[in-house]
Amino acid sequence: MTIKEVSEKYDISQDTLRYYERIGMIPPVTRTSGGIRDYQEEDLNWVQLAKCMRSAGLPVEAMIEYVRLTHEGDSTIPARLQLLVEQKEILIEQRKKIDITIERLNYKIGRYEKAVETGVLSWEDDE
Amino acid sequence: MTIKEVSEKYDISQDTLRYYERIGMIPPVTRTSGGIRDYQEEDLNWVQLAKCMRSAGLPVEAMIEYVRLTHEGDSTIPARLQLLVEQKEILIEQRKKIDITIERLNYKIGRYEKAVETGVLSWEDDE
DNA sequence: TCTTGACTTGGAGTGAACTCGAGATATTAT
DNA sequence: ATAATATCTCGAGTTCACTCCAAGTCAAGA
Repeated sequence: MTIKEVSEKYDISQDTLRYYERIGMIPPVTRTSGGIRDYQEEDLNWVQLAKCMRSAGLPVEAMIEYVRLTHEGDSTIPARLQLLVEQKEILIEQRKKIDITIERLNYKIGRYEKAVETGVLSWEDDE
Repeated sequence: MTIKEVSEKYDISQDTLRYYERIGMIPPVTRTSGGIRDYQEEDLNWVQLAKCMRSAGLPVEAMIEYVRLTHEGDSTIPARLQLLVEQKEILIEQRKKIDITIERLNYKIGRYEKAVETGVLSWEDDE
């Protein structure tokens, strides 16, 4: 699979795909004899994982470390497990913050809706 | 309340508090006769809101627009309502991405735990 | 073979959100 | 009054995650 196809399939720019590889966020991609990237199934799995992690807001640094550990071999399995658990905890924290903010927005939205409906402004301050 | 106290109370650096005010993410803060910031209840409400929005990952631009609209007066209430609804939808989307990633991490974590327990590596590729 | 278009690398540029530093002014303690 | 500490503004610097550019290489069609 060419970089163009991967770019379209996963909606990631070609520049970003090369960038991810360059910084080690995914392992080196399979190449043709001419040096052109030719993504195999395994390469695609890495791209998918990278996209998933980034879309949730996890730092590239975490993925780089994970790829590095994977490259190091089986002895790093406990370290990889710990890394994944840590990142998961970060996401659970982040989700909590989002929930709190959604709650706050709902509260404000409710007040604005009432104001728009009735034409009455029943509050002064913006909490 | 001084900037130092606000900084400690909300765990936001003094630089960031000044920055938020400078870019219009919160309205101008009450000052003493000497020009020193003296945060009042209402100023604190804005700080809180700004912190909440940012902690969820919403862009400063959205808050700046919201503050601008609020300053414009009651005629912008429908626009403010729309802005809040849009930001809420962004958060719901983001939460969905986080949930998907947590699911994926759980899957991988489950496999790593089994590998650590049993000492057996039952897979080759990293999906 | 020649041309056209896709792909390559390395490095520089961008935008968002801070973060820091310098020099000036204000407040507090002695 | 003076020294020490806190706060002020303004502009520059930093970090993160891309994104773009230039100059060169590779591959497919006429």
